Amino acid sequence: MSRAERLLDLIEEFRRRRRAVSGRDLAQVMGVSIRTLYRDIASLRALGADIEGEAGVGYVLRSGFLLPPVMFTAEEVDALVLGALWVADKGDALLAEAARKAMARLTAVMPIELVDRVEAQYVVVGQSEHSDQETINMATVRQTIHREHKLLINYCDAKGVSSGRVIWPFMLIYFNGGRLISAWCELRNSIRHFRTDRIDSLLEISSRYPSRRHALIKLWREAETCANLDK
Amino acid sequence: MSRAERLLDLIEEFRRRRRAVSGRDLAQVMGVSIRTLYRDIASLRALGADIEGEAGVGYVLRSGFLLPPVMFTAEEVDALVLGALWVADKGDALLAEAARKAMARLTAVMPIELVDRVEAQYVVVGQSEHSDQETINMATVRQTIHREHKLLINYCDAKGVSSGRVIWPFMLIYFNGGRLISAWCELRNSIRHFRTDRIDSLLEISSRYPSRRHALIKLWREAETCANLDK
DNA sequence: ATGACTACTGCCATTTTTTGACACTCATCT
DNA sequence: AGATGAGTGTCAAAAAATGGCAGTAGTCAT
Repeated sequence: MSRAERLLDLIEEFRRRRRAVSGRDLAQVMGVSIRTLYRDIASLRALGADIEGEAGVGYVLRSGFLLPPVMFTAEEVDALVLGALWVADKGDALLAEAARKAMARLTAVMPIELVDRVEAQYVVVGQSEHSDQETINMATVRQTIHREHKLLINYCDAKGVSSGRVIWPFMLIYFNGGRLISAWCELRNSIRHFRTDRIDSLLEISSRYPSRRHALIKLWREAETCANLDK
Repeated sequence: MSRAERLLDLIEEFRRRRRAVSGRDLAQVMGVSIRTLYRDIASLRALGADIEGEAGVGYVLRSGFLLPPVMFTAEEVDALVLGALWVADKGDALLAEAARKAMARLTAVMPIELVDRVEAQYVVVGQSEHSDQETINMATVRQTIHREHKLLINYCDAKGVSSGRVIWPFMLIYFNGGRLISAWCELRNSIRHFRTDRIDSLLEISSRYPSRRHALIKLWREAETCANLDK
């Protein structure tokens, strides 16, 4: 086994492990001495790999490095393209832009034949009802969801009456016609949905909501399942 | 410069060039002799790179090999997830499956933090009208489109009357409620749309249609633009 | 504080690999 | 036929890699 091959195998081993792994373990797997293993790590670092090592803990490969190519089938490419087209059309402005960028990134690492498939533009999203555009910054909403923070919104209901609400947002629902924020509402003491185009303004509260996001999602899914069974 | 580093630089050079490049050029760029360059090529091939070399022409890296990681932002991941969810829900059965598989492939090469983002399942596609499921094999339709072949379909119109049609399919349109094939229809001598759930059966004709697919798409887009301007 | 477990570096003799130069073969295109 | 290229084997010299050893330093549990 050449050294180059061994270095690539070592990267693969890091990727397989995911958790911290000791130098001794790696040396054994690779069939080399611990001294050589340390040198291999140093070489990979010199090549740009972000490998973190902590005494008493072990090594972990922090971010992606020299990946095998993702070999999509043509149909998988079609699916990604179609999905991105839908998000670009029906998502909020920031997410729409993100979809375009994501496809550009993927296209950049594809072989030519698959690039041709992307550029053929033969899968299309059909036209549908007008999508109501919100004025709020959806990136703030996403961030608030991920930090599990409370959100203060100025909400305008169907009758045009504005009210301030403190909510715990945990999910976003995308329709052809617009977007909803699913949240626990402190005013109503239950899960409520808020149309993003009816939110005049919002403010992230730097206070973590007492329930966990995944638990609220689970609660929501159970309520949806009951609602569907009732039909 | 270590040899491992040089091999990686050589891969990068191949990726940069895209066209065939001679061994002599590469040797000069890498600062090594032509003999060493040949050995480096052999080493890369041993590592799995698909490098094609032709006397009088030069070298070309055929397919992807050891790519830099695709560094998606969190929002780009959200966009891909949401798109895949839509296709999984509203696409034909094969394309839905392809969406799931594509996301699995992408997830496998993502850093942990982004995998967490995928698994959070906090972006959701809202429920909408029932999607009419076709019985035909949509992979055959896609293949026919790409080969620019004619397609024989047994079509059932809105009144329930069946008729055989020879069409030149060039595009697929996906709605929440179903799918359409856009095609030039030999019977009507113009572009028509066919609901996939009304096609009883189909047969690819191994005969290339006389127009080019991209020209038909262009024609279709121009007609759609005129239709939109008339509103 | 101590011990176990770990990452890390320098040094050295020995082994292994790599290099460039040279000579040669073969394929494709004009 | 000639030009342009890919490709392989051999060799002496140079460079790189290896494992063992000795040492430094950090984290965690007792």
